[in-house]
Amino acid sequence: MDSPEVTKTASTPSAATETAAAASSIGSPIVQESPFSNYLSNLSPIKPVKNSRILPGYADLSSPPLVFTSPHIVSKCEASSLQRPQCPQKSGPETPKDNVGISSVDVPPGLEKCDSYLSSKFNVDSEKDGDHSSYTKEQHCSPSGVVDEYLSEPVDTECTDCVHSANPITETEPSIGPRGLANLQTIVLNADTDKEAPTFALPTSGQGSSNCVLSSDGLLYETLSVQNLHANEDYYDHVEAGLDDPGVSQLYRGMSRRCLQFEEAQGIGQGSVPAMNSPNSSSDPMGLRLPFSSAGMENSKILNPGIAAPSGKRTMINLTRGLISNRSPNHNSNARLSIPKRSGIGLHLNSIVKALPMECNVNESMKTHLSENEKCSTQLSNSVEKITHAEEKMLENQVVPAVVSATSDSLLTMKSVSALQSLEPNETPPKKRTLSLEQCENYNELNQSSPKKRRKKFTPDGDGCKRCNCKKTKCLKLYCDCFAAGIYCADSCSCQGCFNRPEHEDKVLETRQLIESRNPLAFAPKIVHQASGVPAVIGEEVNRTTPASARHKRGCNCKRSMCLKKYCECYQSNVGCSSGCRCEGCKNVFGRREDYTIVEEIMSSTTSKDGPNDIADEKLAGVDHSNDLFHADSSELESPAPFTPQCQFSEHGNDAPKSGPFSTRYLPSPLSHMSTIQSDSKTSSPTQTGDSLLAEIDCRDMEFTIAEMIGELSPKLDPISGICYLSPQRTASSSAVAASPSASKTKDLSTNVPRPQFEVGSGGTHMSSSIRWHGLPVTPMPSLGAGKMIDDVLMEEEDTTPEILKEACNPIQSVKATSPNKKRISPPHAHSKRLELGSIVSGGLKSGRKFILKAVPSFPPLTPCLDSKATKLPPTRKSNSQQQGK
DNA sequence: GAGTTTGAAACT
DNA sequence: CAGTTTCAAACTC
Repeated sequence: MDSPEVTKTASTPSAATETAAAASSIGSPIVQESPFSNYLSNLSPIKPVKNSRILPGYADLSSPPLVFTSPHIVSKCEASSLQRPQCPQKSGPETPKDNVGISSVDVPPGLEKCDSYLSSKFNVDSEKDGDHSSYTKEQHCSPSGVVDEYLSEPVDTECTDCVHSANPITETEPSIGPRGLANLQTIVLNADTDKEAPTFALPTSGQGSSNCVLSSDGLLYETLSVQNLHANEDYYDHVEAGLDDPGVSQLYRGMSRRCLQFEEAQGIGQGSVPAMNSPNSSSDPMGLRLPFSSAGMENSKILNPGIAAPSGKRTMINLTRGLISNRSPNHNSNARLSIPKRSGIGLHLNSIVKALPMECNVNESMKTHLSENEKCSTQLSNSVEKITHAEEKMLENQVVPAVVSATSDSLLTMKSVSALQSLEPNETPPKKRTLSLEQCENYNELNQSSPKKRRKKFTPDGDGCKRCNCKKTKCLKLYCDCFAAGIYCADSCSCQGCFNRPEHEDKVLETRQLIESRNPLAFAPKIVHQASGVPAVIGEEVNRTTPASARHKRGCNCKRSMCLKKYCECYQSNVGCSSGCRCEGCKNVFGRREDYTIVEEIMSSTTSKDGPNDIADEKLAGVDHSNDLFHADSSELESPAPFTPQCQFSEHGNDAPKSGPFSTRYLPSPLSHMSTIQSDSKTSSPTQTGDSLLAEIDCRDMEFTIAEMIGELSPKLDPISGICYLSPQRTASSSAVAASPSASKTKDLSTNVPRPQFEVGSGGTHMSSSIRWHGLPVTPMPSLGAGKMIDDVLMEEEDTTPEILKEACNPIQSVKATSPNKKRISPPHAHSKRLELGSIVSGGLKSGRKFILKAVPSFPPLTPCLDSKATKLPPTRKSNSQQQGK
């Protein structure tokens, strides 16, 4: 906890060792254990972990549903984010050599859910550049399946053992593609597999050791050996360089801020990191400002005692020091600083990126390696490039639905780097360490709050740095962007009576804990990256900047801004709205809610038999069919109704209330149905972010599933099949709606955006329509429909993403786990059970995925989902009523 | 720069 | 859990 001490540790080699020891506690095998070191480790905020294992804390963290419920798989997709021009990419100089091998890990289907699987290795030869960069992809499915866990899981860097071995780019699991699951990419830098060369393995995968741990916070903790540090440093350097580049978006800077205080360290930024930064920080390129670990201080403590500890400043400072120390010759080669990348809430994303660098193991080699760092950096960049290319291919070929949780973000950062390169090779081919757009975005958010150094929100301010202007909250509430971001307010802030300063660290921490106690996710990064190989949601086309994958965890609740103004958190973050949003009349340029998009389709296609609601109309109007999803399938879209049939079940009875309208096979206005669906999706999505994430992750899958479901199912309304199929959906939708406790859901339902429901009976659903759905990349829909579908019916891909998916998918669980958002986790992949529709599986599915509806006993008993639905139904009514009331 | 609007956060 | 209030940012003028 004691940050100051941490600094000590960092500074001294011994400290490094100590830190390593601490890390060992985490799970680093290598860590030296000496009482002293242990002591130090305890003191030092920074825990040296060679191999960060999943911290127990993590498990805990993960466990909490609210925390990252849905692990988003880090998707390469983010690579899509690459788009973000903003993110400065480091280019060239760094690119070069690739001693470091980066491996992208494919996330196994399960992983997708879990998402956090990133295994990456960083093996860098301090002495020599890692000549060998092995580039391997591993897919880990976190067996645990719980995304949260994944998230929470710290990454062990050391585990070279882990999957990645020398094999240069290898994908352990090609499977990703088929499922469309996002592949988690992990960059492995293997210069040479040093003994200590850390590797990231996702523990969750069950494969075993993972070096990287994802914290519930979504932070990726990595333990790096000194060598790694070098690599990281290089990485950061590159990043910084990128920042320096005019081209680099402020966002990027912002990211850097939080993650690293490059400015100070390198002076890239302004370097002034007022309160937060310790004097030392200036020198530290790595200096992080992590006043808080978002998710958990706890986690951080666990994972990174040092970081977590005390005050953000200290931690920041400590980290920086640690880095410095690393560089300093003094560092013991052995000693490692494992700086867990804390994902403080705000930091998450940043943390990822930073984490890598942060996690430097301080080795003497580090010293020597400092020079090497450059090499490493170049190597890394090279490796990254490689990776990115590979990933690009992967992505292109495969849709990676995986959603990246906040933690994933970190992972993403890793990936993103590669992805970015891969994705935007053209744009910034050289920059290897470029961050993905998503990352950037995330950073932005995070940065926004980041106080001094770079809060870089992308604000109109030239800097993009934002500063708070709190007057009454003393900057101790989430109203304060700085506080919310887990950073101290900067001098530049205009806040009054600010307590969010290092001097009030205690108070800040206390407050923070209180808030977290109420809402564990309060400080979690708001934006989750979904793996998006796929163009995410409808809006994505529009999304220029944001990777489709990125989504706001909680979603927005905009009523009047149409999600076209910064009032909208989604929009502000440059991310599209998702099923988790309860916005009305969403026109988010970065991606409208699935529901809306769906609605649009419906509207367009059907031309609204029933006059869509005004809102709906507006939405429709707003939505251009050209947009994304529909575009793709424009022809299909036109087709009358993409309606999915709803099954009318006994469950309906449950649903009935809601469904009242729903009950009708076709809702008078499809839109209304749609709305319901959306709501469902939203509602259904377990509030837990993780879940939601999962749901999102699977969006495509969902699409497919839905399409399949619809197409196949609808036609097959057979009592049996039909029931099964439908029941789940309907129930899901209806139930979901009803179930969705969140008022927001109700809002959604009631209102403005009516969403079409799928009714089986209506028969309206045409195979084609279903197909369309398939085609539709729309995340929302898929999520909705899919989510519902999934929930209700267990749809599994043939591939199986087993447990994780199941878990995630577990409708009940997901549903039960009510995350604040109540997002439903769509187990798109959930494979576990399929009711085979027999032929149902539509070969036509884009993905080629086959979902078998495992017996969804259509009825209540079946899947928890169904049950949940039934149970939930009542609520939906309420919600509806409420909405109506509104 | 002041005032209004907006939606999240906090409170009840 | 839902509704209301408070808050600060975003926006408008």
